[in-house]
Amino acid sequence: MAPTSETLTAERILEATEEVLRRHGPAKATVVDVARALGVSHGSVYRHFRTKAALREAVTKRWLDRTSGELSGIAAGDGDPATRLRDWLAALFAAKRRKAGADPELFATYTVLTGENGTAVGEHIADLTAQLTRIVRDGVASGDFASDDPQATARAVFQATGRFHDPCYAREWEEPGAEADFTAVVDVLLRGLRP
Amino acid sequence: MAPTSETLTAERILEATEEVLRRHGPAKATVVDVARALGVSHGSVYRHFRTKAALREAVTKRWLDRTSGELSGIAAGDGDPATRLRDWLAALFAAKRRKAGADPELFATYTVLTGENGTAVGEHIADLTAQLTRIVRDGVASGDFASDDPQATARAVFQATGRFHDPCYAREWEEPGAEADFTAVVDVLLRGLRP
DNA sequence: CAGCTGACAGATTTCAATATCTGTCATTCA
DNA sequence: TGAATGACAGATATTGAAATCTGTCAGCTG
Repeated sequence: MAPTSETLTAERILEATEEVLRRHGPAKATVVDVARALGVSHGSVYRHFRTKAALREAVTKRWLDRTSGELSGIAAGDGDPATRLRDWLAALFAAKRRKAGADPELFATYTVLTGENGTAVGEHIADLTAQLTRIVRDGVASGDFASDDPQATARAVFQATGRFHDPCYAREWEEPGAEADFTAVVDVLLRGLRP
Repeated sequence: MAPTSETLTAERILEATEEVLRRHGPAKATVVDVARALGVSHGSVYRHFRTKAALREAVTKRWLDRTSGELSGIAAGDGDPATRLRDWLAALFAAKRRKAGADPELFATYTVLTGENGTAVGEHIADLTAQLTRIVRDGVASGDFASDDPQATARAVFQATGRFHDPCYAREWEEPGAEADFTAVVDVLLRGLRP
């Protein structure tokens, strides 16, 4: 790639890294590749990220944060909590399924990255669970839900729907019954939240 | 191994294969190893199993059937359906966690084998879901549960508890909060089954 | 002087030659 | 005669030498 004259920022390195990961996949994407794509020496990349692992973690975090952002709007809404919970879970499922279906290789790449970075994933899950907790709390306040520990309940809802957002089930998201399975699980969960 | 004088049966081959898998792991266990362990030529093994894949599938099926058997007693019981459902799920979780904790390498071996054999796993899941369906049906009959499609409900319960029996979550079964997480999910599900 | 370079040591990956394995089958053995 | 053998072809796995990569740092450059 032609050396760009703009100053080298962490942001530009992250963008180039995403591109390299998209092109070469997680196994063959090297720091040297990233530097080459930016037209700089690989030593310069190490000025912004202490290690290759740190660089990959930063890319992972960016990607996960984008997903969280897509959902936060629904969680912060002010409609009927039951509908909001259902919409939120459906949006999470739809987003994951769309990404996995649209570009399976890229999705596989990010699945590898998330596997490497327990910490970033843990924070992402904490973030999503916090969004769910907000919905559950609103529901308890309005009398739509019963729960003596909204945080634990939110966690349970998140874990119970794992099959519809955890990458390890990605293969099954395109199968015929997936939508019906999702509805069946969410129906039982919503009934279980009634006072 | 010393050549045993007994006649060579599929059963003896399966036992030897399990032993070889236990010793060498899934990647390095070969048909030649199995034949050596039995003191026969590898051609003899091919008289009983058409391919290496068929042999591994038979071993997988045996292992999965053993797990199903452990649970069928609970499903066939005649106590309170809600308790039975809780006990059945707890027994499944306990069995999986015990196997994964007692011999992680062997568990990893069988995780690889199940990954290879979608068919055997599918049948195993169908078997477990049938056991669950029986409990749900009993509950509907006795008025303890509400469901207009016990089979779909059983499937939903099985999928919602995936985190506590699916091998891809094995790492997390030993973490401190696992038991509490399990209880929280099962509580919501059982509440969701009430009429 | 702040930011970048490129040479370097040790770790990791690639690649091609070599060895082993899978699955078949004509032959042997009891 | 029916079960077992072992040699064989093609596929797969192992190995070790060569190439590449990671992470550091002394020195260059604008």
